[in-house]
Amino acid sequence: MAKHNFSSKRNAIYDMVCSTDTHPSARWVYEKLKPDIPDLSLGTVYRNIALFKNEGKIRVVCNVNGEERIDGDITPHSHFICNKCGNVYDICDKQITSDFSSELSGTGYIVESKFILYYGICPECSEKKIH
Amino acid sequence: MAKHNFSSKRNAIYDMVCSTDTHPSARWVYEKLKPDIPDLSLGTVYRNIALFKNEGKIRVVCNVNGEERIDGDITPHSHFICNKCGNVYDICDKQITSDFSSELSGTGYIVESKFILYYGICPECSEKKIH
DNA sequence: TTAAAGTTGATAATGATTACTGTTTTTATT
DNA sequence: AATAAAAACAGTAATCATTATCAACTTTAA
Repeated sequence: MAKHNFSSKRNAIYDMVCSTDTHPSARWVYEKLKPDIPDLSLGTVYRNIALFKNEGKIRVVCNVNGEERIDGDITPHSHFICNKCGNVYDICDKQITSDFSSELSGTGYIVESKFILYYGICPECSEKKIH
Repeated sequence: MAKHNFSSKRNAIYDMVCSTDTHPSARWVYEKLKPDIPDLSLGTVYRNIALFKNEGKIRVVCNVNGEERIDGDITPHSHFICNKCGNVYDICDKQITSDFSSELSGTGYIVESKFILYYGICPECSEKKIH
């Protein structure tokens, strides 16, 4: 892996990803940072997110309406995606442990990561009862 | 839901999706059918796949290299996605049952579907040992 | 300080998916 | 069968997320 220089924008992008529980898209991160960093470019956000992925510092959760959603929390946990509003929520799920590698042992598949996704209607949307 | 007329192309698309275990992309289905149906258009494949999704006749499995992969088998089962070749495999997994609705009961989340995805290296790719 | 290496903004390019439009096919009704 | 309304289609253009390019700017190590 290549060596990286210090970059204040890279730090700001990583901090933004880690300090939210919205499981943001690249564009969301860009729009949140833009007011404070007016010369930030969307390409820089994409470039650095790709970097974090390669380094294993963040993970991809899912794709909602064509947008990739990421998570700065790489500890084992599941996610709930609302079919109405598209919000992504953390689910503390005992089914996921770091020891998933044994689950497919003997099958020839080498498991590197495991994801559990629930899809449905989130509490907010079911209260609204918009049909 | 709107009423649909008979369409031989729609039938061919659905049959192709159901008769393969490759978890195909829209383009894959198009390229498989094109030799036999020379006047088939890619837009028609996308349009009908969207229809099948709305009807619940197929499901979306994941997104590999920017391409959505679908499955004509909607019975509960998990999937393994190879990080090298991008192939998607069926996993018969006892963790998934049709009764996942109770798992998040009392949390306010209404679960409509549940997916387990394993990512790693498939048997073929680990044999090849290409670095 | 300086030069090599890394980073960036702006912009163009790519590629999957969707929208549009005039034509063709299907269906329901004579 | 003839026909008119509805649905489906091919072909193409448009959209939109993401990636690539490149000249200018920063960081680093000496």
